[in-house]
Amino acid sequence: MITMDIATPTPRKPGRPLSFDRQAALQRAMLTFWRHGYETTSISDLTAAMGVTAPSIYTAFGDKKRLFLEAMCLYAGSPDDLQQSLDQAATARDAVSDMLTSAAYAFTGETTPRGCLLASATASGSTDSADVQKAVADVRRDIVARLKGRIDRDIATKVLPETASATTLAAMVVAVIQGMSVLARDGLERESLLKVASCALEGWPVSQTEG
Amino acid sequence: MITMDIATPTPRKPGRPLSFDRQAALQRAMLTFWRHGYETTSISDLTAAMGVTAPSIYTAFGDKKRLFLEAMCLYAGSPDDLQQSLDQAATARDAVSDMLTSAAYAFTGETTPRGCLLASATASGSTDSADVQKAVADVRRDIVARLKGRIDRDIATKVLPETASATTLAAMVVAVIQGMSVLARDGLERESLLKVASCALEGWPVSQTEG
DNA sequence: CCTATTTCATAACGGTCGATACGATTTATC
DNA sequence: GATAAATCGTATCGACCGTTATGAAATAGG
Repeated sequence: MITMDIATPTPRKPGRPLSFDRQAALQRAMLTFWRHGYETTSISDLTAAMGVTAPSIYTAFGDKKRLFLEAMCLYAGSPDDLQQSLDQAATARDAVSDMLTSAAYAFTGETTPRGCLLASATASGSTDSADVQKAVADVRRDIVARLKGRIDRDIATKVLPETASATTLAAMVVAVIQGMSVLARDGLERESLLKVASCALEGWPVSQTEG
Repeated sequence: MITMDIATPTPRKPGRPLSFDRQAALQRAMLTFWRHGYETTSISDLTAAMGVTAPSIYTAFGDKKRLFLEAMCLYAGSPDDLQQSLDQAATARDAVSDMLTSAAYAFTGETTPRGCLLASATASGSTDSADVQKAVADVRRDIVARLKGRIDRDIATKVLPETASATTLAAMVVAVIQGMSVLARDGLERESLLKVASCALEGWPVSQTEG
């Protein structure tokens, strides 16, 4: 994860200041990677989308790899926010339902590319981008792990039956979300995607005391 | 679809014959696209994997795009075979269970790349590969459509309740399969993937007369 | 104002991309 | 053997890749 020191309110470095909005440029880069993927987005694509020349990109973000990683963090959001969202949900099922619904909306936004950046940007790539693929996989694994933790909590509190497998359920939820990304890219409309999401929840286990 | 005229038993063209096994080379190309994707596989990668020089690839397969499409057809298999498999299954649920299990095995083969070629090879790409992405999406849509047809049959014969949505169920199955590809690429082992598959089947609807 | 520091725009680097021109070589047909 | 047709290996095409050298321009601290 890339973390920012928010404590210091812009120390203002010496020298010529940036002539562009770094965050806005990062946002444009994120959208470009989202639409066209990591390796299949060229620096030329990025300069066009960001409105920034190549040397400026390199001074402001490092190289293409670091720019992507930063864009990915912007896309994925803070893991703490996910954790908080999981913790605040009444049940793991509610949290999962929210995640699936949010994904259906996010993957079919009219002002954003289709699908999920994490699912598509590094779904394939050459050998020398293996580290980037691993970084994306790590984000996914983190999501699975936190989801598993939330499900475990419901099992411990008897909200879910002891027979439920938190590991399997967490993996299945992420699989459905990443699969929804594929369908969204194929052109499936939002309503259909929402139905897929709720359909996937049909198999969610229920405690004996509830059913 | 690319179809072959099997009726003619090798008409033997005039001129110098191919010095390599075209089918074996295509197989190697398929594995390379499977592992590294369409745009992120270079002609140089293909010549190395296929053991064939670039000009020979172009004379034998056309260009990179047509080579990929042919490799994709080799990977996907004949739609008729899928249809036959669907028709021969006792129930749509059985057919889906077979598909999910087969996917779990295929995505974690020890002698093949991880995941699904259809899911990863064109998950993202530049604008000028939009037609290739569409070709892959068409294969997926064909699978969804045939799956829907099989589910509709079970609804018509009361094997599945009338309340079931064949369209949604078919889309969910494909979503799970494509999502399993992502998890397989992330390194999830076969056993876990099989559990995800059976977990996804938990929500499969049952007719009143059966339940 | 002067110096240090940083970013700016322009231009270009070596490398690789997908794709071919070319002439030699191998086959089928005559 | 002669001719036509197809593939062979070699060498290379122009375009684009990610990246950077260069010097002018803009800011901060003294």
